[in-house]
Amino acid sequence: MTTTAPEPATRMRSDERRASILEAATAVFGERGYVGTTTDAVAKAAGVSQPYVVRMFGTKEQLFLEVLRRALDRLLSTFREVIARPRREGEPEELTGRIGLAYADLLEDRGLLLSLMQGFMLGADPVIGPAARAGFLEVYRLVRDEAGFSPEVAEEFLSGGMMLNTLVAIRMADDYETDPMARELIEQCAPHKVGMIVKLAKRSKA
Amino acid sequence: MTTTAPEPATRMRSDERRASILEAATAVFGERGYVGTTTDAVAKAAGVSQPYVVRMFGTKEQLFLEVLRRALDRLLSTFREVIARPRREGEPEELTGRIGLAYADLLEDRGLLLSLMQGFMLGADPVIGPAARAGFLEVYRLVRDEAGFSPEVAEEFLSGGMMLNTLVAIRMADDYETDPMARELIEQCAPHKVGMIVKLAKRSKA
DNA sequence: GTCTATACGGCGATAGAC
DNA sequence: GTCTATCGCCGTATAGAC
Repeated sequence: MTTTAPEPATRMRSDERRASILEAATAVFGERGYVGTTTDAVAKAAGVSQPYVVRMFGTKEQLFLEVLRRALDRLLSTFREVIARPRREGEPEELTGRIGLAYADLLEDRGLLLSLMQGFMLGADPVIGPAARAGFLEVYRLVRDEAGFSPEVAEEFLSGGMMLNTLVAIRMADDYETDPMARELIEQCAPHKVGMIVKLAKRSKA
Repeated sequence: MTTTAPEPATRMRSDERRASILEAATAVFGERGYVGTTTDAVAKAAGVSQPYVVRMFGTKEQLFLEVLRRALDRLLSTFREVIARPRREGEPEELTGRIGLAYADLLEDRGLLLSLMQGFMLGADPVIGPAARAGFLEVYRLVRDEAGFSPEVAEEFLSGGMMLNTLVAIRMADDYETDPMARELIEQCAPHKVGMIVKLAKRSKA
């Protein structure tokens, strides 16, 4: 995680700054979870001061809610794009496969899927819990109604997604080279994305 | 969550006290996550003083590691028991189905599956991360070698488990009566366990 | 738009009595 | 075996200058 020191940040338009803080926050929340993330760590990652982060978003809770909203919006629009466009060369026949690939591609967006997953773990929180449930149901509704998946297919699809999230969160790729079981598991869960997952693991070790 | 006041706890043998604190800790960690849990909340749930919890387990981190170990041991022994014994009346034909049911039954053990899941989310933690990965791989190894599942079946099985964990963590059952989508999703993911999941949700609302 | 300084509360851990 | 008291750190949030 980038933890560069906050040298007097060059002036930026408020909305640009907002966007860059949100991006940094997504990475940090994804890695450390909601409670484990300090507003100071977000600030450092974004290259601004801690009070400025709070000033801009009100509270840490509000910041996390915005991170969730942004992550969800990107997920939903990515899915919709795949549904709308014709199948490309080399892509799987089935829509499940194509959306599945698009989902895994979202891993490249630092902390995006992990932040969502961290949100899912906060069901007991009186504020974040309801937002997380609503978000999850937005995704379910999309794959049911817009992608046209049956309940069975939708369940299978989402299960695979939760599995992928879990493997990334637990950093299973750290054991990819040393443990054959870890390797088999990763290759089974994300056959087309092994290279990327292992690369991401190495990136975050540094 | 039980948050009874710590009236001068009646004297207990050290190992009994240990067990009851571990049980309480499992419930609290499962609900609030590792970072979100205070040793004081665990102490209150167990009916002892906060320093006593720390005294007995050394650090909060050690306590969580013991919670994980205990949860994992119960999970593994439950699976082994199902594998060893003959199929009972009314159970599914397939071993996947029987182990799946046993897995869902573990939900009754307060916070057990959730604590594991909370551990899985801590892959970036230098101490808990490795323990969580090793634990996950113990489960994978069991379903592969002892249950005899193929990589494909094992992956499917574990994916279903991660999905169930996620639905419980996010408290999807809170929306069971009010949102038809939530209802459909829960019924699809845990067809035999809907009653239990909804009951657990009501229990934790109180 | 962005920072420095700081108040304030909470939490993990230690000391030590009973 | 268990408690009370308490220390010291850290993290969020506020005040206010530039």
